[in-house]
Amino acid sequence: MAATMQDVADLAQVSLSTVSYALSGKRPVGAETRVRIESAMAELGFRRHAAARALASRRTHVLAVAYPVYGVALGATLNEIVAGAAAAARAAEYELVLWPVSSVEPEMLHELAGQRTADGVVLMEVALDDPRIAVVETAGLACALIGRTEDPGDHVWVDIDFEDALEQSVAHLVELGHRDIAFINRSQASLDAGYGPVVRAQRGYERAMAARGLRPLAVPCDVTPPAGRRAVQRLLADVPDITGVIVMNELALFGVAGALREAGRSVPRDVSVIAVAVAHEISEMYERPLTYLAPPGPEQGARAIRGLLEVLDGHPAPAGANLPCVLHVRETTGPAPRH
Amino acid sequence: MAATMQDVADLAQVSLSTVSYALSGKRPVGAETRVRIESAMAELGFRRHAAARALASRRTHVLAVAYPVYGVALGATLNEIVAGAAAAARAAEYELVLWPVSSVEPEMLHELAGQRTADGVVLMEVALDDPRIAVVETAGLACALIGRTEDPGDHVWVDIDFEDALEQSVAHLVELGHRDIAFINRSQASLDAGYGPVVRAQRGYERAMAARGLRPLAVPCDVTPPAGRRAVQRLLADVPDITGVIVMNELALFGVAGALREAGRSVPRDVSVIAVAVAHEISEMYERPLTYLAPPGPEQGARAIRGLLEVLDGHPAPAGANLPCVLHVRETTGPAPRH
DNA sequence: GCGCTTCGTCGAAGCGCTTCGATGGATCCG
DNA sequence: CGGATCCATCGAAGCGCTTCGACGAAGCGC
Repeated sequence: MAATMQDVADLAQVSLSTVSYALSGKRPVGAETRVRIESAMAELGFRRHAAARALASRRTHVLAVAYPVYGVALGATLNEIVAGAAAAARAAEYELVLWPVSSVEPEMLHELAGQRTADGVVLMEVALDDPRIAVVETAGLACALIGRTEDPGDHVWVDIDFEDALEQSVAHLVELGHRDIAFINRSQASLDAGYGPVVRAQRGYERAMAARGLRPLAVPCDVTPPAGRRAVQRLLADVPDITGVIVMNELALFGVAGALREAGRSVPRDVSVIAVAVAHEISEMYERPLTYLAPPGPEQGARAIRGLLEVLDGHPAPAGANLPCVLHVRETTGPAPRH
Repeated sequence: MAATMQDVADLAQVSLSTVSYALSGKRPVGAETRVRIESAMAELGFRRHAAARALASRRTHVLAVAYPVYGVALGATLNEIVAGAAAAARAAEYELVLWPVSSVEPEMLHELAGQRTADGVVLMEVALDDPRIAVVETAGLACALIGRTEDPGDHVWVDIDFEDALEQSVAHLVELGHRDIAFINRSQASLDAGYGPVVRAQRGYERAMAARGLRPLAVPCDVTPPAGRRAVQRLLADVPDITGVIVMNELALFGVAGALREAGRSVPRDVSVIAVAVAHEISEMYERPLTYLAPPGPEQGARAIRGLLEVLDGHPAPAGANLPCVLHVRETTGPAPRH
């Protein structure tokens, strides 16, 4: 079977503990000895047995991401975060695993966390009052939030600055001369529930418009292409002179294009479209190069992991981070049409 | 800190090993003793320490799914498989974790598998000649494939019967009177690479058409909405009397709708559209109730896990399974128009 | 050149669990 | 009613690693 540390020690003619120190660097090891150990490890194809290490060191060297697998249509945005987290974990010599959990029922999390198979957990899509946090902390694991609760306290959290994102969107369109700018947000239900991103985006939009003396026109919209299509149809019926549309709704986006085309509005000649918090990969699915605000996906993941590591090292949790989206101007926004 | 088995034993006034047997059921335990142990566990909130258990039993009781997080736009189809796998694992008292890996570079897998943090691995989106299999098996882990290699040998594999799916699609349209039926497949590149699903679907389509004396018209198409749009435009330009379109391309699907509408073809009055191997959740994003062949997602995941468990229990690997898609007739297919 | 620290190494004690062999009492059968 | 059998339980030996204390050999200052 697989080689153990004792096998390596025997082959290198040193004691077991010396091999351990060579690996961890917690005590100095002679240069020549180190070489012998390293070649012995290479020869035997040695890899530390994770369970044994975890048991002895009281550290699993594993971080988990609670990954919502139920009811997620688009994976790209989530996956950017995971990719960033995986890279950060690897850099710190931790493994990253994903725990497939339902975001609503925390039992599975309890199961996984209780067994202490990870040192810390990153919670994605955190709700205002998220029961998962208590589950993770009761199990004695560190916890980091992507998004944040009503009062994140001294938890590690990383969020997107949605207010700023809407400010950027409105500013971009206003610079181009637009004044009748609508905002297609996510669903009314999430707005009613007070879900952070949706509420803060709404507020950001309203402030940005008010600051410029413009009339806000926000419409909620379910997260599906047909809903996006209907939202635009309604919008054009109510306020025909709309020239700018801001969409923060990945799936509705795909309905928006069709509805505008059908209505005979050319993009960006008649109407400019800008997408908010849409992953680059999703933006590429649009029918033409889309002007969009890219979320800081990988950075979110990386920060969450680094925060977790800080806490695990006994340092105080770093302050929560509200990261900005980055505007990419492509071809769906242009000068406002003249009347 | 967290309670250990010794704490439970002390509280229940039995020996440590008796607690272990009560938990595992590997030896009988007196009814009364069992009650004492169980209430002690409840009182202390005891949960087995996974690492200790893994070390002692040489079994981690964890199964992993190699989860492609890079370059996946739509998560729903993958997630159905994961959800099925998670349920099957839980039923067998195994935990399921996802290993976020790139499907092209197997180094991460090597890292994860080498540490023996799982007993078996499910590989998703298996290529014809997949280097990951060797990585997993060299590490001494069991391995199950979703999809299959050129010659799956006696590996555990679970695949979708794409030939049957195309036969079903053609049959459905022909029953409705269609004769000019096009097939929008996935990319030319994957066809050239001989990627199983794409090749078998192509073959299935050609056979189904040939068997009915119909002229096949298959077009490759990149996996993006705009590509789907262009594919339909080209199709209509080349063969204007097309009345049926079969699409096995989740993202292109969204371009298809727009292109047909633009071309003034009404669905299903002028053209019927049927989607192949599209998850229910994705089908719901279509602008109207879509006729589609649902892939056996959860069943695939569950079979892969059960196969893995068989192998781990020392049984021979069950025969590979080629699972059928299930036709759901909704509103995008209808009788062929009369000339 | 004497005590000091520092370096490089070793041995041994666990980490929390599973599992094997042993033990002692109850049950069974001829 | 004595030996065989079964049931319920215990103690102890690890699983493969980390880490602590110990120890000889250098290297240091004065």
